[in-house]
Amino acid sequence: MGRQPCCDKIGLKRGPWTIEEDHKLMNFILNNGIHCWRNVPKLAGLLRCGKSCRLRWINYLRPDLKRGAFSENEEDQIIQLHACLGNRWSKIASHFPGRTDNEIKNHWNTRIKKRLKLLGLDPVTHKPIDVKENAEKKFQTIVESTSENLIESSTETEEKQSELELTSNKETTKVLQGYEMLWSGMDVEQWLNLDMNVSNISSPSSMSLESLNHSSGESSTQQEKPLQQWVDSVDSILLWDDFNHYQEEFFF
DNA sequence: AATGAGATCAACCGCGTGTTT
DNA sequence: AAAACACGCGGTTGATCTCAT
Repeated sequence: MGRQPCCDKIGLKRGPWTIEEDHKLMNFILNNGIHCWRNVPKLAGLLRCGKSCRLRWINYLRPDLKRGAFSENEEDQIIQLHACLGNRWSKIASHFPGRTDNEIKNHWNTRIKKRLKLLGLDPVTHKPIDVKENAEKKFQTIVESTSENLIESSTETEEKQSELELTSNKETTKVLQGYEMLWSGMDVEQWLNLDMNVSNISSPSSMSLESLNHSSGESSTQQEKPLQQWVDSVDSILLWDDFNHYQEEFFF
């Protein structure tokens, strides 16, 4: 026989987490660490499956999370990494301490994709979108709209097509120059070579109070009190906005 | 002020891989 | 060796928020 199942889904709570549930999970993990997600909900007194607890911890409750908007520099780095790694969000996230794969994935899908499209780049291939094809489409539209007005001469329409292609070629060159500038500013290869090291350092699923204390270089007894204060202070989501203050004081 | 569209993001789902029995 | 499972990952969904009309 194999392992026992992680959870039977009957009677388990789903949907958004309550503050009380967050408290329970945080208290449990900070006091006991994470050894087996399957046991976490049972031992923490939660009616959730282990998978859900893991996700909540990694994406929201982890003390080392960096919250707030992505900077333009971070976005540029994500774009570069995505060009090399594709949709391997966890790999990409490992280059951004305090950011989660889910966060980066969401940011990519909602903002960066649009930004790239505006730059005339395909978000999947990172190559310029075929502007000639676009020009032809535009041309087709013009032809269709002008076909109703047959008075216009065909030579005039051809001139329009040449004009469109010329314009789109200029746009492409501009975009490519910008993209080249972006890439030349960073040593991606060297960055990617650090991949393994970075991944080893930031392993959010295998942390404990003990490891947090060790990483800060202070004894656990010195840490316990403020840590508990921190846990107790999380009474609403809004309080997380002030988290950086606690982070500096307790963990790093 | 009401409403609809678009944007955002937390959470779920299903699958692949590695681990345990 | 094979079955059964946990874990982690990427894709997707849907609730909520924001903004324009």
